Amino acid sequence: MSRDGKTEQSIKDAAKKIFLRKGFSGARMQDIADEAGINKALLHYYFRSKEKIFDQVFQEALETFFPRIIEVINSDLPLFDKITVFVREYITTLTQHPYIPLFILHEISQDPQRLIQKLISMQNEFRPQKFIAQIQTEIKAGMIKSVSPVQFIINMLALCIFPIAGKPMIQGVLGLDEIQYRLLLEQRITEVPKLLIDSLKP
Amino acid sequence: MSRDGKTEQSIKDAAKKIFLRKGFSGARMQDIADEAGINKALLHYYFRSKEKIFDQVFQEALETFFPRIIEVINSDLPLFDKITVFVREYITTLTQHPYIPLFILHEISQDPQRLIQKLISMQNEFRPQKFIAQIQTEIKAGMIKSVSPVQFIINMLALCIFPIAGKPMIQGVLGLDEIQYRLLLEQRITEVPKLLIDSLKP
DNA sequence: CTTTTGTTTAACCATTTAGTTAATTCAAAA
DNA sequence: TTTTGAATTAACTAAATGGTTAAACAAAAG
Repeated sequence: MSRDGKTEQSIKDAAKKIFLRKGFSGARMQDIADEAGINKALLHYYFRSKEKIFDQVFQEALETFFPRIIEVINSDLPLFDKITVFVREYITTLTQHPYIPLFILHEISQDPQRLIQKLISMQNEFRPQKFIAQIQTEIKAGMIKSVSPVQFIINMLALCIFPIAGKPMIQGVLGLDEIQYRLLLEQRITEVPKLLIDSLKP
Repeated sequence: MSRDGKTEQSIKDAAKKIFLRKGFSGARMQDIADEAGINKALLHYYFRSKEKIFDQVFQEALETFFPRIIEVINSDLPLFDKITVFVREYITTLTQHPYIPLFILHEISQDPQRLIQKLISMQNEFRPQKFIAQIQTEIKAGMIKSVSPVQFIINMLALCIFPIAGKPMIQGVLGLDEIQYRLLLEQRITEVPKLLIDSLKP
């Protein structure tokens, strides 16, 4: 037997691949079975329904993603260091999982409630309160400009996520090949923190 | 008879609404027929297939979108004014059509070739060459920092598009209601140009 | 009034798709 | 070696879905 969960894992891997690329409504159970090299009935043997498999994929996509941010954002690093590390880590992670951002954005848009549920079940692990407080402290200390912390966080996320989520569009419009695009993303690892930190300097 | 293209228009409107919200694979012909208040067969009478209706919706989504940018970006405005006007116009437009960004990003991701085709058929109306040249001129004249024009354009798009495309995610994570979010977007109309222009000052 | 032409619908068809069932394979325990 | 129980499959079902057809309908043309 293929015990020790080898089959289950290969199904999960296949489901991840298909769902991340096609989304829930675009994915077919047969595609997943083919990708995993198994019979379609085996999908239902391990996971009961399309919804159930998708839920695990969505959950993992969320976990692979948000938590990696939280660690840095809730750390005790000085603000500017934190921004630099966050952007580097985040762009690197997203580059390694290029389908995740658009997948998450699209599926949350389809059903915002799903995110709310997950956030509750994860006990709001991602709550950038500490980061917001840190920004406010620096403002009061006169170390940085008086900016809206929420706006700043959105800027930071936008500058990291959009180049990955919008890659095919940007490539199409600006006519960039894969090599050019990889270079461009590498540059951003140093340029985006500079821009963000500059925007805070008084 | 409902002549003078009234029916056709109401079908297009319905299709737009459904496709923009659900995407191609998530949309059902029956949903569109119901939304338009007509029989499903009538959809095929006016448009031959799901693909054909979708194509029109995609085309219009692209047209409502890109061209509005081009006008500003290809105008003769001074650089800083251009940035200010572009961001204001773009955030305003996107706010009025909140489903468009994610729809475009998602569908291009599903089939990047579709965009390429459209760009060709639109004879590359959107080519920010003039804007890139303008930035380069300003750099040579020592008026602004030596930045990568492409990176700058990506930053500009990211800061405008992401807050709309990622609205449900941002709302969920930061716990913002509709009123707070609208206010936040209004603030960005003045804050984003400041940030972008600051990032160019030597 | 009748004919003609374009519009709209009810009913239908073929395919796709998620999910089920019953039989089979296979590894390991007895 | 036989038995047992989980893993796997082929074949199937029911519902959904995109698309078609033929008839009904409405309005303009004759």
